[in-house]
Amino acid sequence: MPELPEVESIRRQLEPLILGKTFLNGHSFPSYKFKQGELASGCRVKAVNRRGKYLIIAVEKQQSGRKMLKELIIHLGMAGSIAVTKEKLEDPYVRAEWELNNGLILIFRDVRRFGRIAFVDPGNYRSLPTLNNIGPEPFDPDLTADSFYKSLSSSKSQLKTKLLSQKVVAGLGNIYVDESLWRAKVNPTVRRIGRKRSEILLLSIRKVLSEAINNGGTTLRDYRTPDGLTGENQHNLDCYGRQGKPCRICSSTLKNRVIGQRSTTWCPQCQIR
DNA sequence: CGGGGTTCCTGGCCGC
DNA sequence: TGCGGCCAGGAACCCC
Repeated sequence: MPELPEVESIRRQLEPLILGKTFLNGHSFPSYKFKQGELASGCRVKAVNRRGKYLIIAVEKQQSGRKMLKELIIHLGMAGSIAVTKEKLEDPYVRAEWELNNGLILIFRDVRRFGRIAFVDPGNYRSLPTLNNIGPEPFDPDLTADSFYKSLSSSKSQLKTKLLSQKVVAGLGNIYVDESLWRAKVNPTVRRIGRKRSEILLLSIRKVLSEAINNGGTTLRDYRTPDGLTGENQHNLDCYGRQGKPCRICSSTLKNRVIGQRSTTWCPQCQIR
């Protein structure tokens, strides 16, 4: 479900709600995927950060008389959502909840259980291999046309797969990869592209993501911000989910097929191989 | 080690 | 109405 724009929208709403607050206690659904959430009990929130699609809550814990810095990491998987409520929910899909010292409750809900919660020493991401090997943030100024081109060139898989891997650039998922490739007029099955085309692709990725963030994320079904509202970027999609419909540039019928185990939509004319 | 396939989950929707 | 089959914003894991 949530890709970078959705997680960033959640982060922005969550920050003022929990910054400086203390988790009095935490409960988790009995699964190794969520169990570590309980370890955040007694922690005070120092910052609400994001890396790629991972929400990283920096906390401080009193342990044997000393202050320890820790990170509570939440990954929303395909269908995860976060809410801050006044009362506990009678909801079978709540996978973790933390009572705050202002009486409110932070809730992590995830119907499909594809999400994950980890409680780690700062920067120790060994239990989350994708985060541990994650590529640059898309808006990091150190990510340049040159470094992006080099990074793309270092792998032989199809472009679609490379962009989904999180290693070339962090935060793209199935929606925004299709949108970015469409805007850059790059075919998803191509294995290498030139310097100039990769520069256009990087610009397209940045444009697609910043628009989506400005629109509060894309709601297809589950995605909600902590206040329960949907995003609006679903009205801004040009390619994802539009198979069978006319391309907004050339009017060709958009195609769809599975590439790298993921449903992929593209324009056979604009994105010709 | 890189790349590709499989698996984890549940619910919604479509067609019969 | 009931049910099987298929699909879904992701990534960990396993096996070449």
